[in-house]
Amino acid sequence: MLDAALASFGTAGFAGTSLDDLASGLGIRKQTILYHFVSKRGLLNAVVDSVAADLILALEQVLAGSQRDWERVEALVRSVFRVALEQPVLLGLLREVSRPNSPGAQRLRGHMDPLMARARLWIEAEMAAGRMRRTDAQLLLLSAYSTVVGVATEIEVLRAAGVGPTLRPVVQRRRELLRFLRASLDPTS
Amino acid sequence: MLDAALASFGTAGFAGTSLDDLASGLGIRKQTILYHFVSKRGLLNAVVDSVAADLILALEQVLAGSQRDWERVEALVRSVFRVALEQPVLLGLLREVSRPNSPGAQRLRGHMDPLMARARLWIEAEMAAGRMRRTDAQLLLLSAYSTVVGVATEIEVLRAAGVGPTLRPVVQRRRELLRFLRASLDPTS
DNA sequence: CCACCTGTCTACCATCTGGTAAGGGCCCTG
DNA sequence: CAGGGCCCTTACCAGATGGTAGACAGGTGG
Repeated sequence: MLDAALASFGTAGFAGTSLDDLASGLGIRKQTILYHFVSKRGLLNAVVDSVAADLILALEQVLAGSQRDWERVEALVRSVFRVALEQPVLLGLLREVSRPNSPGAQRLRGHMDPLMARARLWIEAEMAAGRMRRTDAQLLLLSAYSTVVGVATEIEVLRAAGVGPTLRPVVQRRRELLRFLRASLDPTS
Repeated sequence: MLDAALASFGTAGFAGTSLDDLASGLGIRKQTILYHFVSKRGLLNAVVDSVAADLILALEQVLAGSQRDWERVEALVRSVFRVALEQPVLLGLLREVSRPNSPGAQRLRGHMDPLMARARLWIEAEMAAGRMRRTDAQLLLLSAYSTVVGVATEIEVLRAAGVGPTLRPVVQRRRELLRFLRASLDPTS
C-alpha cells in the first residue's frame, strides 16, 4: 500500500490521487486504506515518513563507514544517488513534497532538518579545522538537495522527449554535483 | 485571469486548483472563466500557450541579435534566466507541466519541439563547421532545459528553509549551466 | 463456547468539482 | 427603437471525493 501510494503521489501528485483509484489498483476498497491510515493526509504522512526513513538509513550507513573529510562527502552523494536510481518514484514524491504550501512539505522538513543541521555542523567543524574551504554551509546543502530533486525532473523530461531510460544524464548530474561540492569544499583542489 | 491561473497551476498544480477558488480570488464567478476558456483544460492550454509565447519571444529577441557562436548560446541562457527571475511563477508552471502524463505536457512539447529541433540543427551545424565541439546536441539541450526548470525547485526549497529570497543561488545555477555548456561546446576552452 | 480484537467489506453521506442552461445588462448597428 | 452579439451572472446538475457507520469473517485467549 505504501509503495502504491508513493508511486501515485509521486507521479499524479497528492491532489491528483484518488483513494478509490489507489485502492482499486491494489484490488481492495478505499475503506481498508482509511482503516490503516485514518485519512488521506495520514497516508501521505506515512509515505513521507517511509521515504525519509529510506534516505536516512542510506545516509546513516555511510556515516557509520570509515570515510573522512572529502571522501565522506563523496560517499554521501553517491549513496543518495544510488537510492534515487533504485527507486525513481521516490524522487517524484520528493519533488511533489518539496513544494511549499504542499501538504507533507512541513513533515518532510521535520525529518530533514535534523539531518541538515547535523550536516551543517559537521561541515562547519571541518571548515574550522581547515579541512574544508570556508563557504556558506546551509546554502551549499540546500543547493545539493535541490540538485538531487532536480534529477527527478530531468528523468521525466528525457522520457517525455522520447529519449530512452538511460542513466547517463543522471551520472552526469552526479558528476556535476560532486565537482561543484569539490570546488566549494575541497581545500586541496 | 491568465496570470491568476498561472500562479495557481504553478503552485497548487492543475489537479489542486479549483475553478471556484480561482474565480473567487479574482472576484468573479467560475462560469465567467468557463465562458472564456470553455473548460478547465482549455484554461490550462491557454496558460501554457501564454508561457510558451513569453519564452519564445525572449528567445527570438536574442536570435535577432548580433551575437554569434558561443556568445549566442550565452545570451540565450541569460535571456531565459532573466524571464525566470522576472516571473518566478512561470517556472512553477513549467515544472508542473514538465511531468509526463500531465495534462498540458503534450501541448508544451508542441511549442518547445520546434524550438528544440531548431536549436539542435543550429548546434549540429556549428559542430559541423568546427565552431563547436562535437557532442550529443539533444541530450545537451534537454539537460539545459531541466536545469532551468530545476531552478524552480531550488527557489522554493530555499524559501521553505527560511532563506530569504536571494538571487545568489539562481545566479550560481546560471553560472554552472554556462560552465557546463562551455565545457561541452566551446572548442577554445 | 464465548468474548474480543483485527481487518476488510457494504452502505451511505456531505461536500466539492467541472460543466450545462438560461437569463439579464450593455453596447453597437440598422 | 429593435435586434443581436458580448460578457457576466444565477440556478442547477451529475459525478467524484474524502470520510463515517456499521456489519461480517477469521483468529485468539480465557
